[in-house]
Amino acid sequence: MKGRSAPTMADVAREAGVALGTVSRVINGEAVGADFRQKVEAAIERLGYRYNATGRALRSDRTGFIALIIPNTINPYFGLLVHHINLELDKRNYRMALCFTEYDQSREDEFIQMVRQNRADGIIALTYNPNLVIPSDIPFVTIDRFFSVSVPCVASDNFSGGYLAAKKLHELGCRRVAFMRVGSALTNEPSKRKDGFVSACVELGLSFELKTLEDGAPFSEFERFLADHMENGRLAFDGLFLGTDMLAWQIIQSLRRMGVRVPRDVQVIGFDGIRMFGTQGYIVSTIVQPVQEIAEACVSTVLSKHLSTVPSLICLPVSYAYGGTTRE
Amino acid sequence: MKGRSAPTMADVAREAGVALGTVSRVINGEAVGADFRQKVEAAIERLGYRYNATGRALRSDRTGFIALIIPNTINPYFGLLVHHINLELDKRNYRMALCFTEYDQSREDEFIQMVRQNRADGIIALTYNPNLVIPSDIPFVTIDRFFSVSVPCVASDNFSGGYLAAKKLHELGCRRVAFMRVGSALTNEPSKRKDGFVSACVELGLSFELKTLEDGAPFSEFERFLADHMENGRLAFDGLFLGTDMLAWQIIQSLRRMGVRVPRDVQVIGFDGIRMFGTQGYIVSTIVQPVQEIAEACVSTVLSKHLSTVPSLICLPVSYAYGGTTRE
DNA sequence: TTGTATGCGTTATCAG
DNA sequence: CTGATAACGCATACAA
Repeated sequence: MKGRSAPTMADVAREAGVALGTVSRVINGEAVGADFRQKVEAAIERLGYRYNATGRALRSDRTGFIALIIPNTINPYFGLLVHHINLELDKRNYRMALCFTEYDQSREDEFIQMVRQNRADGIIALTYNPNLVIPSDIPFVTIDRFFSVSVPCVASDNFSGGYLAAKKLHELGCRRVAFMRVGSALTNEPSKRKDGFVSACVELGLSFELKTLEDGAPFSEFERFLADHMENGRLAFDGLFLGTDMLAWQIIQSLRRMGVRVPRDVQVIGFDGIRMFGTQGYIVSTIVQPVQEIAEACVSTVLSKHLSTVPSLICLPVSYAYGGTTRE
Repeated sequence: MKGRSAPTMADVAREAGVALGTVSRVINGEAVGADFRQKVEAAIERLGYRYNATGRALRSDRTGFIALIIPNTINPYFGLLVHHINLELDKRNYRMALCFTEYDQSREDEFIQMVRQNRADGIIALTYNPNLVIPSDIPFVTIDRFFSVSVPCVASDNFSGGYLAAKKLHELGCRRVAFMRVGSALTNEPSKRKDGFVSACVELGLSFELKTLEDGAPFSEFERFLADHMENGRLAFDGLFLGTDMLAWQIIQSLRRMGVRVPRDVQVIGFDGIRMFGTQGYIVSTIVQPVQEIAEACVSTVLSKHLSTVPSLICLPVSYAYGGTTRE
């Protein structure tokens, strides 16, 4: 141990009076004679040795880091996801490198290069980039976005979520409902929310309308849509299903401004399961995504030894939760 | 370049017909003859070479990673902080390793060991552990928690924040106010919010009371405090200042249940500056922490070459924002 | 089982 | 200014 820098394996070997390789084997839990092991462990203890992760990474080509690529951590749903994924990684003794895309596609591409340069052991990505180039030399898992059968995708059961929302509104007495969402027409997972919703409406004989806003469109288009469906001061719908809790919350603000009462005049269901401050009550009545399970699935998939045997789409069950914007 | 693994400096050197060291010098922007530089850059381009961060880290003892130790990313304030810190790091070409303590002190200690083992270039920590052992061999910056003059602390101007809250309540017509917070009596930064509040009240001749809950105490103690200050169906206070926006929000729920109207009967100001979904309106009227500036200060401090010349406490200005729980 | 020696990809030192 | 070569700390194939 030269100077004041951290002790190295060589220092431990010298201290214990054994060979360098023996120390390495003890560290890695390989077969070592009991007396040797004891000597090494004692030396480790005395020196306060901890292996140098950089040296190990260079030699073994495993860094113990997983990169998480996600738009941000400001949206509470993303915050929740980041949190649970990190905890799952932590359980398995992996570290997380965080990359925020801010919905910028060029940043996503650059992150992938950066992550490969840093030799992360895997990537978990929640991306809106349809033409993302997915590296084939590093385990890659996506959230809510299906690319191809060779890229595992973890998502909640969006179809059932939409179905459940329509069914719930029907149960709660709604007769004419609408689904509103923002987002491109790409067949990514969340668009299945609409499919499930429509499917249930048809099945139940529930009258419905759909309103989708293209990505760049202003929010006011939603308000116009609602205004166009006012009939002598009353909204033509008595039930609304929104693509996200955030959209639901925004729409509710608009409705209140228009003098429409929630849930009295119109019942509203969102999607995601956002709680106030993450721990208090639900912000709106909602279809709850199983974030914990999604996180677990992402992590165990990306760390899976045999990616080839992993299912290409993992679909997790959702549930309904009351949040004050429906009748109880 | 053997097999299909990524090209190395040696590959680039061979391709360009120069020595290994020359490639390294080009990569690192050191002085290299124009013709040599060109040959190397062409070879890099052809091979799609990117330096291996692990090799560089081992040799140079700089990983380009900064660890952020924080309770979680579920609380929106933390989510905001994580976000801005990451963006600041990104600007400077650093990566972020995230560690969630979940308020568990043993996890905090373990993270510090882990981070040192991974040779992070610095640590930014938001911790509630009073006896955290701070490593002296790695740049360390704390948020909202002062340890000693040798450990730089970045905080918002909590005293002024408290002062501002009291002044604002006074301006808005309050005659009898109270401050409520939860947290230990440790003289950490946030406790200055109380000091500033008290200072302004005294100065303005504003009648005030204080209520602090110990860390483990149940929330119901706050409700009892309020109930004890009801006088024939009316709250004795017409203004409340709460230690955090979350507490403010919770108290408002309680008040509503008690039939007290906000802001009509009592005006409420929180602290932090939480917005709905991070981008919408403020959840309550509040003293806004300058998160962006806090992040910038943390990052530039932890990356500062001469930690010894850095101030031990960096205090950033706060502001008031209307959020519907005060009169306009 | 244990010791020895090599190399992972890079930076840095030292001659030329 | 450029080339050759030695570390950095560790894992591992190979020799004993």
